[in-house]
Amino acid sequence: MPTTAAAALSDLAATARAWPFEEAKKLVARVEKRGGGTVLFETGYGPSGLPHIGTFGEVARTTMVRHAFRVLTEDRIPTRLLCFSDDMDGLRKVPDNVPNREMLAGHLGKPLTEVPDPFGEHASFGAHNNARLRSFLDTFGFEYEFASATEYYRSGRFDQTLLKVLAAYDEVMAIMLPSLRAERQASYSPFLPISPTTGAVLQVPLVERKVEAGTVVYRDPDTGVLVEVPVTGGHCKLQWKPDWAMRWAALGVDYEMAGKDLIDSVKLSARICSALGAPPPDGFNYELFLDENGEKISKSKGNGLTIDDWLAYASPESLSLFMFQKPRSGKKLFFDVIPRNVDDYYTFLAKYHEESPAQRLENPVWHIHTGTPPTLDLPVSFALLLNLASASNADDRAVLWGFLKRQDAALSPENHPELDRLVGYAIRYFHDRVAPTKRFRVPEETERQALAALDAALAALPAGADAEAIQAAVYEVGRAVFPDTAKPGPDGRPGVSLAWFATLYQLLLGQERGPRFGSFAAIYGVPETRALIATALARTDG
RNA sequence: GAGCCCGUAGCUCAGCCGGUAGAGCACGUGACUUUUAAUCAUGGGGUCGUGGGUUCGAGUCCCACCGGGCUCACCA
Repeated sequence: MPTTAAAALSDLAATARAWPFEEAKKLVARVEKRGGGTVLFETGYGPSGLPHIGTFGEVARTTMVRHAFRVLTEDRIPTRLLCFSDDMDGLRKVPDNVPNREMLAGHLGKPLTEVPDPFGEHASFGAHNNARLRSFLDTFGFEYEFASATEYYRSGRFDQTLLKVLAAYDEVMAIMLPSLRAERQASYSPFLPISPTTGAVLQVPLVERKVEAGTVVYRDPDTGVLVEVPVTGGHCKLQWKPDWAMRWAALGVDYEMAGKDLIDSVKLSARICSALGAPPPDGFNYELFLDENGEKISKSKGNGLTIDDWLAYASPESLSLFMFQKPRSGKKLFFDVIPRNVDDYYTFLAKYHEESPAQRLENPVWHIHTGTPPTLDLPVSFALLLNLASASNADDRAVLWGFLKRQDAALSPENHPELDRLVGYAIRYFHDRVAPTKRFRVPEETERQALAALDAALAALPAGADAEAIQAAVYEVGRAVFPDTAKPGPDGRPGVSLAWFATLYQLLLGQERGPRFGSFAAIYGVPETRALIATALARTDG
């Protein structure tokens, strides 16, 4: 029998089926086989771009595996998560979204850490992007260690393994060449010398390799002279796939995941890693994030949803849920999936606290909150808030809160900050996504008269008129313009046709349906409602 | 050419270690509100892509096939 809470949890984790546990179990077997030591998780970045939704996904998922591993092993085996920035990569092209582009154009080909920061804030463009990456990760509270390729190369930390690559050159080439086209095969070299004269990362064929001296010789593309540089100390960088393999071998990386588009690359790098005498890391290939049409989301295409989009309309936790769910299946990432993930998150959260310990380990919120999900109950769903925001034309929190308080007077932003947070998201969602799609009809002549009459009736109401009084005024006007004799009112006078209310919502809110009008006007404000009427009256054809 | 994912209600999807099919939305009906949103209750609707196999029993495991789609094969 387990004697501690940690031991009990570990026992449960041993049979847990959630995917982070499956991954963690692979790692336990790996560590047992090699007899202990720290387990190193890695995620890597090409720092020429800014952090994006895939960056978040990779760190979030890796963190889930790491946490599962720690629980499984009762934290007896140290773990680290290294976020490795390939900032020594050469600047290939000038990004569109930065200032000082002509200045950058003069530094093409140089390592990013040698390119001046176009924003003028950091020591280099690479440093700038690294800072962006770190503050991005810090926003979410990830626990990680940052690593800079430039620093690692220059410090000599990679030297020993770089020399191994030089020694195993033929083997590395034998692995790489079959994967390349004929014309690329002719020029390919795993080593990319950094030009001592221009500072550029050179993609040149090697003329000679001197394993004993630890150097390579190439012909300078500008001058044609032979140049000899050490492969160590940051004088050479490696091509991507050998670089990945060298890093795994040098640092002893145990786990790294990658997208499905990198399957072949991972295989090649793993073979190179083995050739360097180190076991390649475990990990798995997650499915790509797809747009609405099922195509890969790419920054250059600009399709799909960005992380800023998501975080503008929903919480990081809901995004974590998205990342947790079925990482091996294709996932469409577009606007419509946001509300569902928000509501699913709260549903899982509510369920969590009623579940058995074993069930909890299968619950996404356990993984999202590294074992300690908060206790929260949400009186209404996010979907409802979105409906309400749309129906009530909510452009500030007070309007939405007005409707919420009608439902439950005890609710307030003060005693339910989480709900208030969602209210904010709902309003933004409405404002950005729903409001622009609204189609306001131009009023016809009789409708103009009715609106004018309604405006006058509202103006005549005493200040602070309640919902019932406003509703009565609406009826009075409607009775004159849109009578419905077949449907008498409670006092026997003619009723009011549905058309009147439909007209109001079409003209004032740009939609077919809406909330009870008196209640709406009372909460929305009589002057504000009159402003809506004025706007509607101002619309004309053409 | 290689690899991967998917095929379950009208739509989007969930179905955990195999045990008589579920949710949301949509739709129907009803309650409440003198109309409308919301809310609540309730109902209909599926030969689980096809064909085999394992099994007392298969949406679930195995094999084959069909269909839809993506990714890689220049660079990262």
